Amino acid sequence: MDKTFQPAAIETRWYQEWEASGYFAPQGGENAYSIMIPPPNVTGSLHMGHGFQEAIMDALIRYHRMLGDNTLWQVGTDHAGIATQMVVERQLEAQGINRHDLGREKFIEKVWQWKEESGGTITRQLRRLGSSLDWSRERFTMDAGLSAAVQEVFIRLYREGLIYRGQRLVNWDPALHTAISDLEVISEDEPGHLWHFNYPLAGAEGHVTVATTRPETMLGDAAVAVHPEDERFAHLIGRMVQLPLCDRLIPVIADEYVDREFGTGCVKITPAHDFNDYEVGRRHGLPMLNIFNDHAAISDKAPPAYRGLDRFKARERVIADMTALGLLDKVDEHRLNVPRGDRSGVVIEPYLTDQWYVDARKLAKPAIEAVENGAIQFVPRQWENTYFAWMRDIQDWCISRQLWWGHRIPAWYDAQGAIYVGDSEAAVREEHALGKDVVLRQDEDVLDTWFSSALWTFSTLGWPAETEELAVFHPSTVLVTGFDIIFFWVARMIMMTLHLRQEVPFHTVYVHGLVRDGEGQKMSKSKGNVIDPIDLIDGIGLEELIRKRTTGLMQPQLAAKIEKATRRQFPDGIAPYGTDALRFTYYSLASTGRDIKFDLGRIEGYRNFCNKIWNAARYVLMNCENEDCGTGPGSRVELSLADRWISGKVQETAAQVARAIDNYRFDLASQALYEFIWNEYCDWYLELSKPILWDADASLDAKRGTRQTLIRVLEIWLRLLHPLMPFITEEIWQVISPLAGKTGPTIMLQPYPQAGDGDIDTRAHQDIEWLKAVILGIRNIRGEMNIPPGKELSVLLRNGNQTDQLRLAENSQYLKKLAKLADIRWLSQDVEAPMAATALAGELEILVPMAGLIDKEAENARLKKEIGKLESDLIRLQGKLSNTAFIAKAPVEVVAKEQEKMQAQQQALQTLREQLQRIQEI
RNA sequence: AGGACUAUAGCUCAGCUGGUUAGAGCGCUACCUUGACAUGGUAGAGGUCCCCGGUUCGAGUCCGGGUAGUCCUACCA
Repeated sequence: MDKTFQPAAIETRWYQEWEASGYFAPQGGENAYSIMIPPPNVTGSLHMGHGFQEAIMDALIRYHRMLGDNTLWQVGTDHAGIATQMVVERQLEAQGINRHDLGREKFIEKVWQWKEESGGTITRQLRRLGSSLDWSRERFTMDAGLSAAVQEVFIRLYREGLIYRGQRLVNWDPALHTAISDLEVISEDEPGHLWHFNYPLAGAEGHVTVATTRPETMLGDAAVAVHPEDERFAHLIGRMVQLPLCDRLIPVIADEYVDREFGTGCVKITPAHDFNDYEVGRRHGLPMLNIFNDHAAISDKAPPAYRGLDRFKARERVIADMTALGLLDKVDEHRLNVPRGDRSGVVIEPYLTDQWYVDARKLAKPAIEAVENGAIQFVPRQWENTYFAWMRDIQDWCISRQLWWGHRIPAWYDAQGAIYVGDSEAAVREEHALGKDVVLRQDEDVLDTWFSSALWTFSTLGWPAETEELAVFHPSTVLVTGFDIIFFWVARMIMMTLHLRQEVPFHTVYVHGLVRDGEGQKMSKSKGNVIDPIDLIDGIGLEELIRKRTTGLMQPQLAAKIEKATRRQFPDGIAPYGTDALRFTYYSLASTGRDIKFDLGRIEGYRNFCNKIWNAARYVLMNCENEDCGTGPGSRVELSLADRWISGKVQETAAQVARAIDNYRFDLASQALYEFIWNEYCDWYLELSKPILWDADASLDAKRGTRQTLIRVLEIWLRLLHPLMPFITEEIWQVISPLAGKTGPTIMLQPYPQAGDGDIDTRAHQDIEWLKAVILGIRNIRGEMNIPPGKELSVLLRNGNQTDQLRLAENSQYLKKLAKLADIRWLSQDVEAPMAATALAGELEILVPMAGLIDKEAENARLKKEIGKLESDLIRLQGKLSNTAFIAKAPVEVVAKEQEKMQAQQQALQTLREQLQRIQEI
């Protein structure tokens, strides 16, 4: 074994071995445990959020696999309609063509090509993380099977009246030329203006003044609205105004929607271009005048002067023309929320079109109940509120997209516009007995990507066929996901699955936080603060990192700033930390209900932890290889105090880890393992093994006992740790497991250690705590007195009870070795103590004689510090115990405990004071 | 506007159903190349638990009200 742990040397090798051996596939077992991976974009690449999420899922999967559950981690990718189509369109753009030049069929071919080309990236990266996904069942949302499921669902829901086609105002993306759902619109506060326009009254003097943030929409105005109880305008209701620039008359109407306080109290109503106005228009039977085309340029419905103008150009023109007419009253600065497409970034236009919708309200009801009655539980709980709030006010879901890449809608239209929904054109013709003379045209649109994602938990298992996999693995056990897709995905999965299968898609939803950078900023390409998890595993040079962060920017002018920040933050690039360290970092930060800031210091610490593990194993191997480890049958062993103690400790740790993982507290699991391995096993147990292994006088039974315990406990905690750190544990386990008498091809399929109380030796625990206290006392004196570490000391103990004396007799070997002592003896009470530095372990007094060693002033100061601490503590305790209310009302155990504490403190204080006095008398 | 979450050491975070001397890692200080490990060891410094009230014998922990930050949802043209 190398002196330092080299992750790169082992990770890929082990992953290939595991995969080739089929260990990731379900291994049978009574209890099924399944997780469906949130399918990443097939042409995407891994980011920190994936890394975090996969790490959590893999820990759960490996844990349950080792528990003997029939464990399936379903893998697959998503076709990601808009995102993928955009990438390919950009590629075409670089060649100076667009998708229409190619035509639909050729274009889709191109996209498939791109999928084949780049589709391996994300799956390769998932492998690098050690994710034990069942690759033999990999699925893609546009596979034949899944596509058939999508079509089946569409047809069923259509026939049940839960999918319908309708003309509504949708969120229109003028750059992508498609409708998008409410969820794909991001509204942000932006600076803008509020223009005040005067609309002249028809057939009379005077005017009404309306305020608008979007002057160009006035070309589509259908009315001016005032509040029905607004006295200022009551006399205008029912009258007509002259719509400037358009030569039309529009009515003044009364509607409660109007806020009297805002603007002028008069609102121009543009039913075809504003969601609120649309509702007002419907209430009042106003005409819906669509003044835009698909590109959001002015259409032929508007006056000729504006036709063909882009919406922003049209805005300038309208303002100029209104100003020229003297109808611009004033312009105010105004902040407003601007809706933008989450993909394209352009301003979204409310736009009147025919689209397909899912009647979400009906589907939502059982989905709400499933969470209310606990059939599905969110972890942490508070996300249920978010879910309820959205579900109880759910809007119909617009599922058609004017794209080419996706599941085409199985609907056909005849010349009259009648709709036929079915499996294929032939099926539709047959079903409706349509003659050859009837010309059918298939709907051009495809379905929202999330439509197929919503079926993910069961479509991947072979639905609509009732497969065995469905029977065994559905509902899945837990969904691991980020809160950002609760609405997009989680809610829709629940609705669809309940409706189509009358069962929940999963029992638990574990919602994790967002991974942010060290400053708490969201990681994004445009901010240039993205860290690629693979770069943390393999390392990356500074120049390469800068290149990655500054190429392909939407705003190239940011490159210099990004470069500067990167140079400052990573002056030496990023060191290679390995997968296990990265994963452990994720776990350590994965407490519930908060985002995580990714701190490089942390991963470095866990890289060191890997090295610690590595070297602990080296030590064990060094002492056990080719030695009698007492694993043979009938082998005689004698277990030392330390052996018995560490055997109990590892059991306690097993219990803690199991409880933590069962509660999705990976931070607590990782912490328990870290503390046990480093602070107990390495710091104490390995040190305590040395006096026995290196003692020529120690019995063979004792040596066997210690070797057996060294190897046995190591083997146990490797298994405990394996779900979190798969690679290093496998590498070491392969070498040491034979010494522990274990057989098996891989640690992956070994049983997960179960805590058993039988192994916990309370007496040994107390003895070791005593031992630690004495050693710490001596080390403290050594450290504070600046006694050279190499200097062997003679130490005296006194003032303890019989147990202390017994413990001294039993443990002097340990004490000598660990505290570097020449000698340690009991000093009887009647003998005058030499001048010495003193420490306390409970009542036991530890004396380090001063002769030639101890600086009087230093000891003076040290004692005073200790006394000061005790005194302030005592004051607090005395105050508490002299409070009659406390004595009367607190539980007796608490009072007794405090009293005991006070007595101990008083005794300690007295001892130290005496000691101080003697020091000062010298 | 409504809602959620967060506030604990210089930094990143634990602290479970109220009772410890409030913890860990990183960083910092001093000493140490001792035969697993300098990606190490030993010792140490460092906290008004955001503020104000309340409940309680007792509050970092529970309740109310603030302040600051993050986010979500819905939005006034």
